[in-house]
Amino acid sequence: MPVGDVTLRLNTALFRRPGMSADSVIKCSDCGSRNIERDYARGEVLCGDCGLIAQERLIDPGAEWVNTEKVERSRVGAPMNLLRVDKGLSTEISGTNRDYAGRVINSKTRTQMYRLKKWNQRAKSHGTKARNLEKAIGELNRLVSVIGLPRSVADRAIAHYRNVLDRRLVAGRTIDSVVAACVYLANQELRTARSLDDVVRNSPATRKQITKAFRLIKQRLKVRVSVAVPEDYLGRYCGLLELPPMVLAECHQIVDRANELEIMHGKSPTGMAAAVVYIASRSTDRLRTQKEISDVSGVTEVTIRNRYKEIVSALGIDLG
DNA sequence: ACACGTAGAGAACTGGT
DNA sequence: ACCAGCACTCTACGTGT
Repeated sequence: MPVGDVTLRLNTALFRRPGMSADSVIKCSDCGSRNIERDYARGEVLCGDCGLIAQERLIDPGAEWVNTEKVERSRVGAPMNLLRVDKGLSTEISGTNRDYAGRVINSKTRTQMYRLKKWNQRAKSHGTKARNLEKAIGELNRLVSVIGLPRSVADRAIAHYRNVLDRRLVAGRTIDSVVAACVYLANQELRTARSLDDVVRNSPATRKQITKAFRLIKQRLKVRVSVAVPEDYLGRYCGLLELPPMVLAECHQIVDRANELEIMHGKSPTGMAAAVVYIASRSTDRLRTQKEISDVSGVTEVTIRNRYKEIVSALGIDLG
């Protein structure tokens, strides 16, 4: 029996479970909205109102147009997922002794299944490269999730990691540090406003390891990222502090004026952004304390104080 | 509880060797 | 690769409102 045949049958038989259908999610578990969207390209079911991702690795019930052979135009699995070693396209064989409908599988079939599972596993993680990638992707998924970065950043980061692995740049460095560097790089490229501190805090690798790997990867992969500016962080900080759009607008005005006077050269963009949010929150009577802003930004109160004093005196702002 | 100011420590960058 | 010098940010205080 050709291997492709086995894959097809196992996929269609073992993935399905009793009562499961593509339309099983009809209400958002978070906000209760019925405005549910299905994004088959990304394999996600998400709420059209609050954006909550309700289900990942959605199986597309539509025709499988990639498979253009006349034999069978049906779906053969979940959409591609770069976050998995095999890009999500391989077969997983369950270890239980029951089939999709809960019926007990007879011993002969079970023995056959066991052998298939064993070979499937061996075929999946062959070689040190695949094992390295497997470990890296696990860590990458964890890191991206604790930092709260979107899927797009994870996709980008893993693409970088595969590249780095292909160029044999991981050798001599810890997987964790290279993963952290890739995540940080993707974050910078996509301007998702996480500071190096956010990455360092949540990675098992040391700051030194991460920055070293980061510089190397950026250079070798020839990735060009523009330097972080305070504007990148304003939206995120205001959002976390539940400040209305008018405060954000005020922040941007202050930053624009400060940029004109060039008073922030050499200062950290996060410190600047945190200070600007503080000033804007005060001037618009939506006060957030230095402590609150420090907590969401990771910038200390002292730095917020120093920056905000500088900005206020340079721009002649009167906070009363 | 919050804001403010200060001192010393530490991390990061730069330029020199 | 190491070092010194530098500007910046941090921790840990005490003080003021």
